[in-house]
Amino acid sequence: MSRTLSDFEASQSGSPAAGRGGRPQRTQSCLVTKLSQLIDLSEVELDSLSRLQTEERDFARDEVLFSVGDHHQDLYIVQDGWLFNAIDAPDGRRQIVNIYHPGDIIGFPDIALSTRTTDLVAVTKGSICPFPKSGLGTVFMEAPRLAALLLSIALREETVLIDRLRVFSRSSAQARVAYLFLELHARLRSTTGDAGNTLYMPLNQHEIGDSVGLTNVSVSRAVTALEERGLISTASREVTLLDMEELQKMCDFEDRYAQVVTDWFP
Amino acid sequence: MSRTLSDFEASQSGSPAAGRGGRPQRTQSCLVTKLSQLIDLSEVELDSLSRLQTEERDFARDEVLFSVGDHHQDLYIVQDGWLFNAIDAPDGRRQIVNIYHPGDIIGFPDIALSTRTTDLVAVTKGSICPFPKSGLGTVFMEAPRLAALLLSIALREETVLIDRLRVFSRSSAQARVAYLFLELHARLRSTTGDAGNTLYMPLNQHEIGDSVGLTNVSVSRAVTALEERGLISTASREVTLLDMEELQKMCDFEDRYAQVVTDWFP
DNA sequence: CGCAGCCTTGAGATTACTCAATCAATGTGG
DNA sequence: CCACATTGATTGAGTAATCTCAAGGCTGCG
Repeated sequence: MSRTLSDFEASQSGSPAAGRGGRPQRTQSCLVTKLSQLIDLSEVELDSLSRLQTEERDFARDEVLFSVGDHHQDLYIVQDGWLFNAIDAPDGRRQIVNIYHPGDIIGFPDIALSTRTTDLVAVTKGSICPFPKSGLGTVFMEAPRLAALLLSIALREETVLIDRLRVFSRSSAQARVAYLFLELHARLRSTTGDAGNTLYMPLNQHEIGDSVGLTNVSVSRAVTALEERGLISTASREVTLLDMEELQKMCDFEDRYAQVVTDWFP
Repeated sequence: MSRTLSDFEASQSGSPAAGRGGRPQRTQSCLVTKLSQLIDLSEVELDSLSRLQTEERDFARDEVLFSVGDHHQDLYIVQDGWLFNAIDAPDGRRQIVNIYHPGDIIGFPDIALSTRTTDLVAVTKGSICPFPKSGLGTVFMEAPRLAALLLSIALREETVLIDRLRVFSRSSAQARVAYLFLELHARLRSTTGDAGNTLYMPLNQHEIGDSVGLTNVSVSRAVTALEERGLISTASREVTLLDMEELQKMCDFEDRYAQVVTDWFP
């Protein structure tokens, strides 16, 4: 049921073309799609990226793709599906660090360390594109503007973490939950371009609690309270944000996904 | 104009007081000092950095060096003194995001955005070296290995933030305070090389609370409890870590400052 | 000596947690 | 198509932790 990355990497190095359930090779790598949204890529840059292209990998719902302590060779770009990475605390609780959607880069912070610092778990089925860590060196040599873009992406992630640190260390349960919904909404909108206020929410309340540092019980009460205040409404696997202004106010939310500044790029 | 590695080494060994107390040679950029601790710099790289050198700036205790919303042109490298950056919450409380010591880079996450996301406040008097944001582009063009190092530093910062998110969203007051002391200890040790277990602590308990998401009252109680348990002892402006093992266990601390992996560097 | 900033301590209020039971939704097999 | 199992969500009651408000003590400095 749950396969680890080590299995995957072993099978990859053994017979690269024999990935099970492998989809047809895309003519365009996931990373190119991702980065093209942010800057226009030159021929040289496209060429540099295309050489890093690796076969994509499918994953099943609830699959654990890697675990804390695993040695790693790759970054991943999400092609399809939702995933999150998490750390288990000694007391049995769990902190969900980041929730990933199509277009997101997974495992960036780990490349400065020798082993994984989080588990990667699939929320839905989907697929990811591996991107060899060693290929980063090539990008830095051949495509400095791409390298700068990667730094920008890492720095934006950091800003988001700072925002979250502020919210989660001080705010009420309702504000934390509101923040999570707003952040997911902003991220999904930035990648899908969808402007609606309803978002798909495959996480259950226990997982929401793991994300924002609450128990499932407290999440339930917070969601109910937000509904009663008329700020959100929930369906089976969906959340609708009814009063964006009030929601943003109550958790001091700022959208960091709207822009990436490139003025200092080479 | 161009500085050689031997010049560099000579100036290093020639000014033994170049650590915390004294002021290093002005001819030596702060950033070179910082980065040299992590990798050996080539002549080209030193040359690329030396052109970015700007005059350093002194600051006074409690001075606010920049504020949320300011437009920015520079990163800063701390030359001397302690600072922190913080965000004021609408309810009047404050979140201290990061505490900076000599050798640290300030303002990195902001360069992906157009304005500052935090205030920068001096804890003690000291000085910083501005490093023009536009110079980053040059580094990415001319010195890809330096660029990769900068990315690594940003990614390490991100890992530290993830650790903190985990601790501050779930742990008890005692664990939060213990974590702060351990992190400061690890950082100071990594830059000064000091192996002692006593650390200088210019922050008052209100500021400690702003760092870890507690009130000054709770900080006082947590510190007292840690002392009664024999885990730490405090003097006027100093904290001594008496039982590192137990402290690390209670807050699940990991030292991220011990290593930077460079195996993928160009 | 007296002031100001900081730390400590107490008591009650608030908030989220734990434990436990129940309800609702979803999926499965007969 | 329905009975049943499973998972997830809700609700209640009591507990534990931190917060707020407030008073008092300590320390360094003019």
